[in-house]
Amino acid sequence: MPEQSTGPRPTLEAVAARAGVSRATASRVVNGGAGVRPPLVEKVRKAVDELGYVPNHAARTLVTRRNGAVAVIIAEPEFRVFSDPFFEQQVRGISRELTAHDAQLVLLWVEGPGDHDRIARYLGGGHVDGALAFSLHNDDALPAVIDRTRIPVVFGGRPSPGTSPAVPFVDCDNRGGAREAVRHLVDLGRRTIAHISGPQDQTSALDRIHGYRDVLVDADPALLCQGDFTEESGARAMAELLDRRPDVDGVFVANDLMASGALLTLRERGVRVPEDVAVVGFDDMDSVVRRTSPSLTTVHQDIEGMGRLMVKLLMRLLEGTGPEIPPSVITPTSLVRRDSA
Amino acid sequence: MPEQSTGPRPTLEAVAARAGVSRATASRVVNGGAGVRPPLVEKVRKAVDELGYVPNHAARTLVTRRNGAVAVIIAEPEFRVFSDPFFEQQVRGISRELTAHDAQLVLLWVEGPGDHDRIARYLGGGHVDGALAFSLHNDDALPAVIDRTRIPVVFGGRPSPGTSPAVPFVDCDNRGGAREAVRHLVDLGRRTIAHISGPQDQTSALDRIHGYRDVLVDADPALLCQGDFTEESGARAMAELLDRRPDVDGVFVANDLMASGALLTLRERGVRVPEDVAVVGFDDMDSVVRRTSPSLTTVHQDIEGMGRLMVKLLMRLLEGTGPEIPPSVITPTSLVRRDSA
DNA sequence: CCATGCTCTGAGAGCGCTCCCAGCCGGAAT
DNA sequence: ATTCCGGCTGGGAGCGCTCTCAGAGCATGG
Repeated sequence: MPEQSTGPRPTLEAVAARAGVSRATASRVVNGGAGVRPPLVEKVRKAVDELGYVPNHAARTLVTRRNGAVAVIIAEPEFRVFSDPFFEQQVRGISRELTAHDAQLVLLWVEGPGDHDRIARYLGGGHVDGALAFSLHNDDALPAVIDRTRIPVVFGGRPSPGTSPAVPFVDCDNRGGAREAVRHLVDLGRRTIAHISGPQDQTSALDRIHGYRDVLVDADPALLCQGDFTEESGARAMAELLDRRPDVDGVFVANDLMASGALLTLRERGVRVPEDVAVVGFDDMDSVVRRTSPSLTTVHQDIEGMGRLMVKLLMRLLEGTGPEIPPSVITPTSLVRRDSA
Repeated sequence: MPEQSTGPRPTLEAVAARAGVSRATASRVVNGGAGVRPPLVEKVRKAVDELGYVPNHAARTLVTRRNGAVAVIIAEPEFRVFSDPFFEQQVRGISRELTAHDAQLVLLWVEGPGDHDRIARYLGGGHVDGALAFSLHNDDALPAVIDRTRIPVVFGGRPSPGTSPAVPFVDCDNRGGAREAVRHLVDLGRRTIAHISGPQDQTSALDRIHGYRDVLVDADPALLCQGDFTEESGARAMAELLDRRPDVDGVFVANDLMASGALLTLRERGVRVPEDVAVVGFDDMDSVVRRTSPSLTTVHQDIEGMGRLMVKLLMRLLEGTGPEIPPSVITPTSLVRRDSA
């Protein structure tokens, strides 16, 4: 039971004095106790408990040049980013893995280019050991800003080619997943397979289109319709697709939210799923998949795992000797068959 | 243009040397430059720029005992908390206000009682100047854990009476808002007004029930139905209400999400809104209100503003002389009339 | 011309910690 | 018994910064 010390927080000095050892030995014990004889370790541990000693983080950082904190940079482009379940899961994974590494999560919320200066100053100021960021839009200047601080960074999602040369990132196999989804529709005997894509300035959306084209090399361009990853846009795109090609019998939708919208439109128009039109989504987002009817066949990706992976990569970067750049990671996807296809 | 210094980061010492002044003077300039003659200020500023000097945060913290960081404690009880638009808005407000105060947001994600120890150690370790937390469930042990660290803290939402004595908090006028909502229904001439409440272990839900009862002192208990703040629970509650009292002509729902569910049920049953049943929600959550039909009359609260207020209160606590406890703040609510009532 | 008072500057003492290095001690080898 | 060695321990030097305090510099008043 720590003493209800009323004065200032006890220092290592106090612990050492109480344990009858030197500050150096006390420090060794606090940091794992390697190379200290058991009886002394015990004494120091006891003193720590009795005094309720907690190491002063600033003092430690000052000398070790490590502060055990990692910045998570959340850029908010137009609308909701945070309330996006995708982000939630990824940040959760990050948070968990960071905790496992005894590191703290410092949230940097970027609202626009006006914040770039502040962010750069913060990252450059040695407040954090590294940073985690997400590549959102191809035209985003943020990656360059982060890169310029020369702080170790790992991206979530493959940055667009325009970005700085070799930034490690974690992404799922968007293209492969898309291929699998489309092949599944083909295997089901569908002949007229459409694709509702995401915004063209995001690599994930682009990759999924490429995956679609990989399988359907000469698909009618009329079968491609662009959405913006929202449910409404999916509904709208489906309506347009139905108007353009009433004979469509399969749709691969670039994310679950849009797929849910597409399902709504199909039901409204009296089109049976999967009998008339088979639908495959992407993401396997719990909150969406659970409530669609019929239940959504979709491409699963381990979002939380990707978050954890980002942290692991960053830790390797931080501990890594020399400026060697760790390889980026592409995580596998898998098709989850439910009722919509 | 900062020099592309390749070596270690420049220190104040280096800046002072380059400017031809002492470290003390350089420090003064870096910290605002009060009491330093203009020509010297200029020289130091120039040296800072040329060297690309950024103060070492740890060293500064070590002596000032302030580190310019505030913890935001997010507890995740059962399900989504983060993806909750309510939280998003509040955290956004917090983030913005913190930025305005040049303070950082350190996110502490608590997944369960197992994390309490870690959190306590972190808060007690002087990593942050203060903490912001949210009171979620009455039975939550977290407030007590936080309180024991003796770190300044401000709560979002009124903590339950069982919690530590006098913790400052920011909450909206749940009871008053509820009263206004119910009175509006009364003014509309509704005679049989029901209430769909939130979970009874949250003070906000309780306060809203109290507001309902304030106006409808002897309402039939059958008119009270409990949900859990989710859309589905609202739909279910509405169905039950309709079964119990088919003559119901007004409903005050404890949050917008449940109100949206209630609206769905009403439409399904062919009940016209607002002609047959008038519906009033609570929160004025943009994402919900915009998509209901008819558009939802609801009680507005300034969620982002509450987040900012939490920070302001905390800052006052931190700068405050002595252990004086600043008063909690109850922010006003206002009824927003739309089509559902 | 010196005393006085003011403003501005710089020397230096830490803040609490880690880590290098010298020294101590006990046991094995000679 | 002496030497040597290796494992432990403690002294002490900093990490980069802030802040107190003494003193330098200058202008003013007597």
